Amino acid sequence: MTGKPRTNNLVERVVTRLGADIRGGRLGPGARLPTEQDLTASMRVSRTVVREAVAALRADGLIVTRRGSGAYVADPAASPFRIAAPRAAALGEILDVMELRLAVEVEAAALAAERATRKQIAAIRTALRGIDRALRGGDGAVAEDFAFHCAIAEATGNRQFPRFLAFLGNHVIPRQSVRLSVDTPAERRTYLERIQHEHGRIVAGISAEDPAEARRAMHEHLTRSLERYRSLARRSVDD
Amino acid sequence: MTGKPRTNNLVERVVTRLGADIRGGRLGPGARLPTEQDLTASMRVSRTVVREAVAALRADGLIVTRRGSGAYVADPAASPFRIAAPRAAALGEILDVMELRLAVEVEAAALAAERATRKQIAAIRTALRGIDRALRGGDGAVAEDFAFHCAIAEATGNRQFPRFLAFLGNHVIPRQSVRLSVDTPAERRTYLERIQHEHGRIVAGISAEDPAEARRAMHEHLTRSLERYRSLARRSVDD
DNA sequence: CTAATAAAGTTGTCTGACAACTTCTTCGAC
DNA sequence: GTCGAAGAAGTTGTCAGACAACTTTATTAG
Repeated sequence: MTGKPRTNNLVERVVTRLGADIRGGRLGPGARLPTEQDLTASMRVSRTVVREAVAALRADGLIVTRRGSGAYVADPAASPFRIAAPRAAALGEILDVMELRLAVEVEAAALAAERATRKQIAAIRTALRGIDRALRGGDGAVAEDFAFHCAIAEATGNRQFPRFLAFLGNHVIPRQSVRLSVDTPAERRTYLERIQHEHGRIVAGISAEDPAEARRAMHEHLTRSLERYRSLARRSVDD
Repeated sequence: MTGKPRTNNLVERVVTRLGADIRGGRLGPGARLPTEQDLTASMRVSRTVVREAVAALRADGLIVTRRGSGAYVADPAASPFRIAAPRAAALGEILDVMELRLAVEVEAAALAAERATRKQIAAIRTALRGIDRALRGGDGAVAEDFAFHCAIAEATGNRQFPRFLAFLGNHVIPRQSVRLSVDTPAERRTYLERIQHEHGRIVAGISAEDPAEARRAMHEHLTRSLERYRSLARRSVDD
């Protein structure tokens, strides 16, 4: 099974080998990797190659290195999702990613309706009240809105959902999420109230353990949000 | 703005700098990076450091290197999504990721129903026939099944969907996807026929431009698939 | 037994060199 | 003048050795 190397690139070979050891579970989280010296000996390559391979694995979040100590397998929880941050942030690209987010969140709402514990539902309600409070304070409630969606993702019981959302929240929706394109205070107020109404409907669906309703509510909520972005995109492409 | 280095790690500094140039759009796709020699000079570090930084960026999919030619900014389309492949492949983790996949694919089906061009629908139909052909040949049709789902993702017109799927397809469903836990030929035949029937219903929904039906069909299809995995997981945790 | 010190081990960085490959330049044949 | 081949220059890939910075372990004095 050793076979001929498929690639001429030595670094890649080392990366493949070490990566397989880690992903395959032969090296568990926290385990210490062989020293660079051992690797140069066992794989018959120079230390340069080993170090570049280590640099690559570190970039992938698979390992961490500690000077004077060694290289260790990183905690899997630390880097589950890695989405290359949208580059040069073309607005169209962002919209595409948001659509993906919609897909995930809609299903998250349904799963939350099926599986949420009492505690998780309480957390969602708390997040909803947090938005209320921020709105009353005249704030945009961007962070609170995000926390609300995260609470729902948590309630799926599937850790991949909150991870996915956490990443997107940090990278694709950095500046604005709720407040947008609404100018007059009256308009703004109406707008925010409707958002909260939508949020309430989502929570109701989840609380009632009604996946279909939760799904529908979340879908409408995010579709409207996306539509607002889209119209904004058509009007002006500012930054 | 030069300031003191925030980190003692030289490699990280170079990675941050180059990464910012790329993500910030100062270096567009296909653009050639400065040579290693230039970088050692301009950043005042050894070639070792530069090379490790380059290795890291390459691991992140931001650049590609060509021996004798130089390093170039990678096409963003090539590596948008990077999900650390499920490590040590805990079956539960795989199920979680599959659930995420379900979320994405369900919405993909709906979007495809809304937006698919005639050509894209034809491609989906071709993929479906491809499964048929493979099944008649007594094959498991794993690759063909995956191609079918990819065709639907393509038909969303949103490039993020096929990318997401392409990644998951390569890393989380490597060995098996359709054939599973069915033993007797008769059982197997019935099972595969039902799968194809489900596929047909999805295609019908998309062709009819009926997002709701496409969504429903895809949801049922993947839910059943997931359920089979789940029961398999309960029974035996082999590898 | 404890704490300070020394020693060994490990990663981080630098330097120099050569091989392998690509790209550009030059020059000759036609 | 055009085309093609040979050569030169430039660039990445790999190797080797060395020292610095830091961590861990072992040793020793109290």
